[in-house]
Amino acid sequence: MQSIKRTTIKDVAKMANVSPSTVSRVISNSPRISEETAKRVKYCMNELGYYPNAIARSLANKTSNTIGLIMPVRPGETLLNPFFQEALRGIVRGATVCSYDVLLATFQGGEDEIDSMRKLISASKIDGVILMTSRVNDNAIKYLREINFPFCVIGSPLDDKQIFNHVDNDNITASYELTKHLIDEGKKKIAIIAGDKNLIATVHRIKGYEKALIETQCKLDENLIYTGDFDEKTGYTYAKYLFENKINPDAILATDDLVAFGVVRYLLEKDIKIPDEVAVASFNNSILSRQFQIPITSVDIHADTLGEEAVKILIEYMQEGKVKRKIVPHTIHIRRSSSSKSSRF
Amino acid sequence: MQSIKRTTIKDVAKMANVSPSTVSRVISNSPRISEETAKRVKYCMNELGYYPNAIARSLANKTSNTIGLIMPVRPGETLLNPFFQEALRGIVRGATVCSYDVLLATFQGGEDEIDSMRKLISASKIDGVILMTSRVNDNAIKYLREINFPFCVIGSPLDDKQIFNHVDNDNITASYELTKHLIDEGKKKIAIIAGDKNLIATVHRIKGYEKALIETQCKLDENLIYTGDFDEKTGYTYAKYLFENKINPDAILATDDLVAFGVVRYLLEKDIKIPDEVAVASFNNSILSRQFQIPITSVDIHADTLGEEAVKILIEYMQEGKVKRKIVPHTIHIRRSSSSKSSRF
DNA sequence: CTGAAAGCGCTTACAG
DNA sequence: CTGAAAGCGCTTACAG
Repeated sequence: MQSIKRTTIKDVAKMANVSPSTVSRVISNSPRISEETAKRVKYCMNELGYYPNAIARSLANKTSNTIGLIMPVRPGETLLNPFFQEALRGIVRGATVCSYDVLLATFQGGEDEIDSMRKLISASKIDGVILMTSRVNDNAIKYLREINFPFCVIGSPLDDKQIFNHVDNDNITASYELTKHLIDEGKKKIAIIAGDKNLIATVHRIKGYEKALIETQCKLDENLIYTGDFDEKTGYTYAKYLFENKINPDAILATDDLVAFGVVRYLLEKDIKIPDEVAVASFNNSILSRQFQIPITSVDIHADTLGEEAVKILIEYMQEGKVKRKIVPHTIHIRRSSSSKSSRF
Repeated sequence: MQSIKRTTIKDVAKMANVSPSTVSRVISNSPRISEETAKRVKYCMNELGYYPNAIARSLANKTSNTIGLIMPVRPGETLLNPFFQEALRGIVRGATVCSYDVLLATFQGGEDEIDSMRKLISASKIDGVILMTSRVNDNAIKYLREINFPFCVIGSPLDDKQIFNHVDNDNITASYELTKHLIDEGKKKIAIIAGDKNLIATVHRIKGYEKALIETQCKLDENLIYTGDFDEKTGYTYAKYLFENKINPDAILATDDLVAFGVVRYLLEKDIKIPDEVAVASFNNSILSRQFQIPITSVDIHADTLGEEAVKILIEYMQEGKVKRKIVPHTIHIRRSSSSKSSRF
């Protein structure tokens, strides 16, 4: 297709009457170039519309200036959940600021996440990887550590024994505060319906919930804790279970808005008053939580900031080799689902 | 960081007792290699864990096997709207099937979409581009045609005089059918509140609406047609306008679910019965349209399929140079917002 | 069917 | 401060 002759470093060199090496040094802002030469070379580059070939550059200095991201295949993880989209925005924005590009891949057939990473890494297409979640026994993390390839995860290690770059919310505290809020609203029997129990985020959110209950001397009841998936069905199913089995909580904490919708749908069907009879609170502050018939109290985890910070940490690591972690503050939005006093909503 | 010595084509050649050229030919499945040699070389590649360096390959054959995608910056275009996310999934899936990767970039500061494309193209990082929308006077399309760079747009040209690769729904027909449905429900005065009027999709959806009205001899009233943005505010504002100015339509067609939510919010506030007093229908079949207090009739445009087909068309074009267009069928979901007879919802 | 050689467009020690 | 040369890891006409 493209048969347009590219202008190369040689053309610039010829025009500026210097060697290609010099042009290369001008491009990379080498300090050992006279200002005069630099100016002349830059002028010629402009004149010729020269733009360095990133591929050639990558080959020569063994770095692609590209970050890899494996897109999850399970629709539940991306299609429905705005988290991925917002985090992605943050990642791309952060990368752009640092002059990196983002390569998006997915897997198919018999492959898994690790296969797709291996491919990109072996092919030298990427310099580092962003992992969008952290699981209890995370094979992707294990793999990347084994081959000692730069990465940063959005999420946390299970415990502090594992050390790697990561950025996360303080999910324990967020969940703790949310539970406290429900207690402050006079709720005595608070259930939690959480997402995938293999996600560290789930583990942490349950932990925060338990912490608040223990602290305020409420009972910690096994019958009030459930895990499932990040979807509406999980919420509906366990809400139904709770009431059909006469466990009858007066508040339900969901770890994702989608789960909360399922909960609310059940409550509405049964004409259970929200928040008076049962309060609901949740995570992610998606547009649904704001627009829903009954606006839902929800924690904004600032997914875009998580994404942006993850890239920054990764790039810094690639340049300086220092492992970092960063906690992004959350914001709790109190709405009608948990507080009859709630003003605007 | 990475000081692991890569195994290269030379290592394989040495082990297999052939020249690097031969190994290269085995990699690219050249037919002029004896089966025996091929087998031996493949064995050695496996043994050494060899994986071709994509960057070196790109440099040598001037093709990156990567497709570029410019992520819109305006939050309204991506953050809130699931269209982008679903289309992206389709794009990445389609690319993976064809062994392509997807490079995601955005712009910042004084740049625009075209600057970021220019960068990626000049740097030889991508072989083709997917455009996620088409506008009335689309500079991105103009630019790509000028430099004769392969691209495919999700959307349509304004008229058939412009020829380029694209995939789209038949928005005129979809809108026509939706309007007909409202007429069939007994509605006589149907308003349309559309998104950005510079988008071809908006133009087409208004056209389909008008076509249905003209055909059924309803009046075509300028006071019933509004354009704004793809957001809730637009819906709320114009719904309010329609009723405060006593235009009082008995149905409102929105061109996006977010717009529809704004409309519904206004109607609920004013205690206007849906669908009896005012019916509402919309586009995109987002999860909100299904989960909302009042489930909203909406057209599923199958954004993921649009994305997947766009990549396929683009890749075919890059290989064979044939310009193509494809129409992805839509699905209309009738729900309570427009039909009291609607069963499940 | 296979190999030697040149080349893709850069970078970077080395030498001056 | 600048240049000549080698090299990054492939591909591909050309020759045999």
